[in-house]
Amino acid sequence: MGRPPCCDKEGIKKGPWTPEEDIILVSYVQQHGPGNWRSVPSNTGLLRCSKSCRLRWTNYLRPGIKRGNFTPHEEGMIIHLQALLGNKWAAIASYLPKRTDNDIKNYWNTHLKKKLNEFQSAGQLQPHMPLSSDHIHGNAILQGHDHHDGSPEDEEVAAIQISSSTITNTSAPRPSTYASSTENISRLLQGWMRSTRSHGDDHAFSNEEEFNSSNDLPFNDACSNDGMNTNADHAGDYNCDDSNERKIMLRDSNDSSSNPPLTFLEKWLLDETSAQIEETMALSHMF
DNA sequence: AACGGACACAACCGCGGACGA
DNA sequence: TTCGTCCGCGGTTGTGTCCGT
Repeated sequence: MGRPPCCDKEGIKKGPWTPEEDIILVSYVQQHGPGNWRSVPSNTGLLRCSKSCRLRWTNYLRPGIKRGNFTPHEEGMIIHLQALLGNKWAAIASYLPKRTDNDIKNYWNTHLKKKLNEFQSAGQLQPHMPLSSDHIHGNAILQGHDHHDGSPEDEEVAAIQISSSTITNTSAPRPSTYASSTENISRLLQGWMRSTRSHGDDHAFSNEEEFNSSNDLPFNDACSNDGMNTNADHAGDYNCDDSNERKIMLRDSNDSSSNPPLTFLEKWLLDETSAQIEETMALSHMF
């Protein structure tokens, strides 16, 4: 059955989004909630395909997104999770509040992968320890995350070292253009929210937290927490789409005979490992 | 100052899964 | 069960900016 092409219609705009388009999209999502992307272009008049609208929302306009300046903790988690899960960026993103899969993917491709390659080529990682192999972390870590032999070749240590070297190479933020400026979006949204509130719009919010947490949001209604999100800090950062994805991922994970439930991993990654990483990071700065 | 390669990141593309008719 | 549609994911590309020569 051939799939109908999505974005090859005449008059469909491509390329960077303009502030006006962003405002239109945010306004629409706030009123109707994320989802039903197919109807977004026709209902808003945006000359964008549905996928483009969804991508713009999930990767850029969605409230609560944090951009740039990955913390050492986040770097360590990405490295761990990439080794654990492979290039499952959406799954990795579910463990990094406020980060999008696209952001993580880009960061991995542009920063972390390069560092890992340099490390491997420098012989600091053994050739028989492919970083993306499931069995490394899938066994060594999952069967007991404290099961380290303490050798300098330990891949986790290497990952942390890489993370550390990345931090030291972190360059100053680029001058912002529109497409990469969160501040611009924030200003746009704040201005728009003020204008809608002044008109008595019940769906206008004074700040991001209110936007996130408000029960007035349509998509919150269809997105009740079923208890799968055990980490409250995480749960509050995800909209309906994310929660559903997390449920799916957790279900898939539970189906796996080789992996423990991700709730366990979640707890471990967020608590103990992060502490270990940060401790090791602190130590690594001493050398 | 001009140029070109490197880099970073937003956005696009194509595929596959989920779901309803 | 099959088909059609929608959505999400991962890989890739396009483009703007930086930086060295």
